[in-house]
Amino acid sequence: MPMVHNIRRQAGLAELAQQRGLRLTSQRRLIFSILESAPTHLNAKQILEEARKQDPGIDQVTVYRNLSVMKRMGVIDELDLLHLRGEEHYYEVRQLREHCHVGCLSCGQMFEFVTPAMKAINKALEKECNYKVAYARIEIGGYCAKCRGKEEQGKVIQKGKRVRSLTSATSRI
Amino acid sequence: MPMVHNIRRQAGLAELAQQRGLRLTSQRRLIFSILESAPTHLNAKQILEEARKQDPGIDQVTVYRNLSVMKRMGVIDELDLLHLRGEEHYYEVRQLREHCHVGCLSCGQMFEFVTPAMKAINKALEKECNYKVAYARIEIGGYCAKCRGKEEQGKVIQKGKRVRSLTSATSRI
DNA sequence: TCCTTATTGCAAACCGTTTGCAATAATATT
DNA sequence: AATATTATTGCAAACGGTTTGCAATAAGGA
Ligand SMILES: [Mn+2]
Ligand SMILES: [Mn+2]
Ligand SMILES: [Zn+2]
Ligand SMILES: [Zn+2]
Repeated sequence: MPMVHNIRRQAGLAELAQQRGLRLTSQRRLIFSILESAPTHLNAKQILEEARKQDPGIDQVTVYRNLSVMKRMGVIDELDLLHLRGEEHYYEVRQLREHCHVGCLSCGQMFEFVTPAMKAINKALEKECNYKVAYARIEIGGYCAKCRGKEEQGKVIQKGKRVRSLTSATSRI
Repeated sequence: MPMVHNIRRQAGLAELAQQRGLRLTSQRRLIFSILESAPTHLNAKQILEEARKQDPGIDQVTVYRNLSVMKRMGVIDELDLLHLRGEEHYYEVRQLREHCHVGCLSCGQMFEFVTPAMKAINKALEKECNYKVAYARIEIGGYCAKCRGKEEQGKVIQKGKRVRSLTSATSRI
């Protein structure tokens, strides 16, 4: 259940970091590589677990600190996923193609979705408010076709621009 | 700096709660009235402070528990405001007119914004994914005209559908 | 008015994240 | 290559927002 990550940015995180004068420690490289090859959005704990497979000595503060600098650099995005999975934050390498995150309030299934309407919001803001958008976080909760039950079962479910299913997690709301 | 609250829902929170069999305690009424007359998005602590002006004995758990049931009822929405203000959550009575929350990454100023493009996202999701949207949280970070500095000063800043300024808070990102 | 049970207040726990600090290691300088 | 500089790390402890356990209270139905 991979993310929409196929559309990759030119430079890797390591290069970007080095350009800004950050030191390339082994821990940093490791965290970068985990984020860049993540099949789904990861939270800090998951990143730590993954990192410890290769470097058992790595500490969670190192994860947090690196997430923090990368956030500040604008090369990764922090997601709440509507707090459907929990109170923690999730991270993904910033994508060239903007996408929203959609989750089913009933089964917890999450997926990414792309539509031109997203860009339209930014355009409207820039035109009507003279506001320069840097980043838009669009998180949507609703009910998937399956969960809406029997009366919908006959309908054809078009795939449309629905990108990929990501998870089915324990729902909370 | 009021919220877009002028567009009010038919029934008040108290009625809605009673309809669902919730007991109307004095504390609950108080919290409801605070939310309904809030001039801006409030976090739990602010709601508590406000409530204690009228009922000094009220406890924060009561605030949290009531926010929780109202969230579950879908009559209030929980906002992160991109965590520009802090890690806490902010709350507002659910509005009939969907709006996004936009914040300046430089000065922290937040405002609400309405555009038809928001509905377009929901429509696209429903059509292309057979997905029934219950709630969309759109939070946008960027740079306001003022903060973008001198080269923009000559330009006329249209008000557009920019609804209202809400706060200028200490920025974090 | 009594009964049932949802709701409250208090206290403590919880959990994700941050901070202080000394030890370590990446880069710049020689 | 050796050294100096200082960013980065790991450990431990703190932090802050939120949740939980439990006994006392009070709302709403009988
Ligand atoms: Mn994503
Ligand atoms: Mn959040
Ligand atoms: Zn579902
Ligand atoms: Zn600004």
